[in-house]
Amino acid sequence: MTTIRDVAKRAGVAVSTVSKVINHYPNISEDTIRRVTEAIDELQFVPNAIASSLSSKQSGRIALILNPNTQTQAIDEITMRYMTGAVTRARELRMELLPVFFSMLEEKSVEEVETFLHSQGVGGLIICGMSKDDYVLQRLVAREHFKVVLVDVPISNASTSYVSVDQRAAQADVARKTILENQGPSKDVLYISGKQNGYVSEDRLQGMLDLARELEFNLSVHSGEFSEKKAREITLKYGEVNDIIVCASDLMAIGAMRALMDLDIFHPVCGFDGITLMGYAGKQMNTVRQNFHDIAAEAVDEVARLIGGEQGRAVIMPHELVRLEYMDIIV
Amino acid sequence: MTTIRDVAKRAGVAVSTVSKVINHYPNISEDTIRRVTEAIDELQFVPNAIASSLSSKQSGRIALILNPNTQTQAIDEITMRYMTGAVTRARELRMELLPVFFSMLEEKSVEEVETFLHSQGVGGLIICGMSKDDYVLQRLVAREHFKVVLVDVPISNASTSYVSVDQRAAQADVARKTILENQGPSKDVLYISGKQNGYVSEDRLQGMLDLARELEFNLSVHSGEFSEKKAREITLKYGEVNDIIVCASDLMAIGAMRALMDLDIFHPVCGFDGITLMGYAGKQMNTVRQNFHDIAAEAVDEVARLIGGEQGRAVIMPHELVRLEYMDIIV
DNA sequence: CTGTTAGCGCGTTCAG
DNA sequence: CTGAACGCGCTAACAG
Repeated sequence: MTTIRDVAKRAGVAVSTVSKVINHYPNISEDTIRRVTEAIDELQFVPNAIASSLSSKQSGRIALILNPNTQTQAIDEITMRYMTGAVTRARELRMELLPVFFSMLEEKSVEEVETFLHSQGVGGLIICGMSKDDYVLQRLVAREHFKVVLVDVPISNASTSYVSVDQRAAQADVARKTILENQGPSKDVLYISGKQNGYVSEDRLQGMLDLARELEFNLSVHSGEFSEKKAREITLKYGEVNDIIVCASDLMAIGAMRALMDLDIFHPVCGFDGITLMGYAGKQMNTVRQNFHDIAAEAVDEVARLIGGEQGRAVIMPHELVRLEYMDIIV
Repeated sequence: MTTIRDVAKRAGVAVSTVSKVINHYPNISEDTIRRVTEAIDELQFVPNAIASSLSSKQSGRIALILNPNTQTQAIDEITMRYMTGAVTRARELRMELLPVFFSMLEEKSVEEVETFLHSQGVGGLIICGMSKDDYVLQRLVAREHFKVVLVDVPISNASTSYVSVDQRAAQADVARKTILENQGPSKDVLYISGKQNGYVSEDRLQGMLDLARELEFNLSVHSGEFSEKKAREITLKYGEVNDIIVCASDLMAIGAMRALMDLDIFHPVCGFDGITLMGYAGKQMNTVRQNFHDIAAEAVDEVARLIGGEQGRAVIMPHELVRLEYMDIIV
């Protein structure tokens, strides 16, 4: 293993000089920089991340806290996009990402979680999919002992940022598009919402209420709890008496669409998320595509900014409307 | 942050003694162990993993090398199962898992990859989804500079183990079951195989050849390259003239089944993997359920064994036959 | 059985 | 602008 000392010797300078070159310190002569850089290249030197973070106490280590739902693979796709986006960007920024799953935090106190994170040299957190019921996580961000970036949860303070698409606008957009495309007797729309008391659920519901006012249609709302089965049941019950079904997630949209097919009736259905599974519903459907990969990358950037001393803030990511069907998604 | 020194002071012993207690060294009196343990509890001390691995040079850090296919979410489910299984087990063993994606290794030489891994203090690797074309990875394991555990790739030597289900037997099992369940005039079976020159593909094909000999049926083989679309095309062409379609993956089974539905004919189809998506094919299908979560956990155990100095070996995991359909998989 | 001491590889003062 | 010296938190000999 080649160390910083080898590089120093090779370049004929002191170790500290090499360190400064690596970390882009000011006040180093062009000539020294060149010599050191050459030595680094020749020796294929890569700084030891372990030693580096021990010494600097400022480990570019961040924990990516995920809630992989083992129930449905639809969530796997989203979680995986978060992972790849975050891991890739982290490497570009020469930071280290530590995946942590909700299940590993269960039955732990906030203090325990904090000491664990500290013992791992973690300075920042990215939390995906936190709900209002996740008590320890809630307290974790409230205590502000870590720099944290929340994904899809609109909370920000001095050391907390969040990144998310504009849920409210996006929900209205996709529903509007779907309704306008089907200018029939579309007076009654059924909205299958997410979880009561959930962050995104409430925003999306607001979007629907906005739209109902804008387009003046009858809106009936039922909570599908992000469950495909639940959405199916709701559609079996209320699908027939409505003209259009708007769902707060793709999974529920699939459940709704399949229920309609079982009933042998057709109504337009739209979803939210833009997952591949949407192609397996049997019919074309509109949905909101969230770019989870980019969202996670942005979250990494943001946590880096926070660690760099900047204030927390809100980062709104763009979304796009798409229409998915089987032949488009298979490869 | 409470350090080992604080604990030592609190317990009235030397730091090294605390270290020995933590790492379960022999020759420590019951009494000191008790005192140290108490101090640790009272101070809620958790050893700093960074410092520990810097000092011991023997970081329990392992890289989990994955190939997340951004094309289809079916693969996301599998990749995610690998992740959760490995990460969870790693934490139990107090090891650290570093997720690495194939994309991050592209355009890097073996040497570069090795120095990168070394700089990260990585001692062991778990590689999932390596193919015969992944040149750098191939060389990486051949050089034996790391302890590596291969998933689904039957290579083992002094410092390399592999863990996998018995692909050959499993393929024969699921096909046999499917054929025997449909004791009609099932003389002709179409096998849609995986990638030519692939590790598991070859094993699974062998399983089919075994079975063709055993049950004496006509077997025609076409390569679907693990592509849903390809399987669809093959089925559109040859589906009608065969009685049963056996596929080397669930994804292809879905493609085949949907093709049959488009043709408006029915033949039994079976797949391989046991992914949730299988429920969206439209009909019930047999498949082999591989427990990816446990496989990954086993891989972590195995890499720990290798690091502990044991020889490489083959670990065969159990598989089970299941029949999946929509109502079973939705939640 | 326990304590002392010297590093692990690097970042960071602070003189020069 | 450079380099010597110290320390991050811990483990590993070696003394005692």
